[in-house]
Amino acid sequence: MNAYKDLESRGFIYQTTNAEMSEKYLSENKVHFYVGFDPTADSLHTGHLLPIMAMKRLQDAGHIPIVLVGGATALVGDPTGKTEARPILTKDDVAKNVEALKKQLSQFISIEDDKAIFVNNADWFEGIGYLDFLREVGHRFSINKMLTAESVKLRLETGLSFLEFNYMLLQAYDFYHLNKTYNCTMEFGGQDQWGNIIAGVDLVRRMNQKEVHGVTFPLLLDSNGQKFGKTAGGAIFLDTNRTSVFDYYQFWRNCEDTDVKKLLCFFTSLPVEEIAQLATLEAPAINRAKEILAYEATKLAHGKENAEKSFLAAGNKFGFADKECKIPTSSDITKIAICANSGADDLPSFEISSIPEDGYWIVQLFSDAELCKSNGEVRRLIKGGGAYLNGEKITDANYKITSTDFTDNQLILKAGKKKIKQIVYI
RNA sequence: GGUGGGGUUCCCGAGCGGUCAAAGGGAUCAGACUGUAAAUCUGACGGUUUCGCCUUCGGUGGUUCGAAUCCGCCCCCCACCA
Repeated sequence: MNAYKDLESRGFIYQTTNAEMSEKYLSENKVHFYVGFDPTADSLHTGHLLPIMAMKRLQDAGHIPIVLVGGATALVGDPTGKTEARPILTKDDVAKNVEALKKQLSQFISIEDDKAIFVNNADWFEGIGYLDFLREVGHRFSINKMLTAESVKLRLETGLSFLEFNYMLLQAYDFYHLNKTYNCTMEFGGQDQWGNIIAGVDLVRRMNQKEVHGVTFPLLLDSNGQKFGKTAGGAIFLDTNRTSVFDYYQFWRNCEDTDVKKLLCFFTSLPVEEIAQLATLEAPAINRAKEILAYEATKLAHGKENAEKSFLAAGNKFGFADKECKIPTSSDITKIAICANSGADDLPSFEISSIPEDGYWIVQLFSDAELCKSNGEVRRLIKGGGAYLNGEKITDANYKITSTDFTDNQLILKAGKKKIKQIVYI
């Protein structure tokens, strides 16, 4: 099976400039293709994961990903999909973000043996003069046409600055530059990037007289039509300082039934046939499919060892879906030895170094451990019956924790059913 | 540059001198029901060792016993005109 068919069968392909040619490229040649990520924050989140997974699959199929981190484009800000301009980032912030993203991306995309190329568009944009750019690139763009782009149309209602309006030209120029420099012949991106991608395809044709193609991925939505990747504590990040491995695992484990199949296709490497099989599981057995999803997805982002720990920690907390491994799967989740308390130590933890003389006020501890945002929130939680100390429901908001509440200098706090923190007294 | 309309709590959006921590909706969180799912129902939703006080309605300075609400100046956004 060729790489194009592979992506197609897993649902990665939403739109292409030319399906036939795209398939031809990807099945007959070693293709240099590019995907851009704008460093607007210092961590990637689950929303970035879909293109990353696609890159990974293409790389595994022998193609060469050009991973573009948009140090220049982030300074301009992509208006696509935004109802208003985002705050303009400082150059320092962008530079920091570039480094952070590069690091995270390289966890997924192997750069050994020239199997991938990492670039930053600031490297070529910084040397270009305004007049040169206008004359060379600007004259090839029709305002009339740009105004028909979905991203621009939307913003025509609320306001679009000239800065942002230029974004399309920059992204198009990236494609031109990469085509000239690396013979990059394909660009991939999110569904919302369509306008920017075709602008690039056109520009390459005009300036380099080359035929290149673009492919977009579908937009991931949850069943409520909400953007995917947001949950309890906000967005799910790949940076473990922002989202612990356990929470990352739990994010996938808690996905909706109707999404399991889709997510397994996108975020694991299991064969499509097996996924189809897993997706037919009924009632409680479907949870096994979710465990596999969570385990595989966590393994990709944070490594096998961490994935195993999270699987065990979560399983011991909430139960395992298929302890005997009766459901067939090629995932090595079946090789993990499940024993009574394994993984118990791998819950997200919070360390305290001292207990006040009259005890550690329970409300304070919840907010210190970042289980709640404010003391008021903790009170509400307690009032609502969602706060637990070592498995016991807390009813008294004035309760003070003393050393007797600790076992081996540890205790467990729960906010709701799923947010858990282990408090370690050191 | 001119004229008109705006900037309200995470978002949308009402309020237009006290009864405003500010309607309503969305998002979110918790509880019940469940399968660590969905749907549904219930409650919460500025802060504070909580019922008293403190901080919030673009910024700033006024008027007033009292201002999100009135006035001056400034900043930003939108529409039309130039």
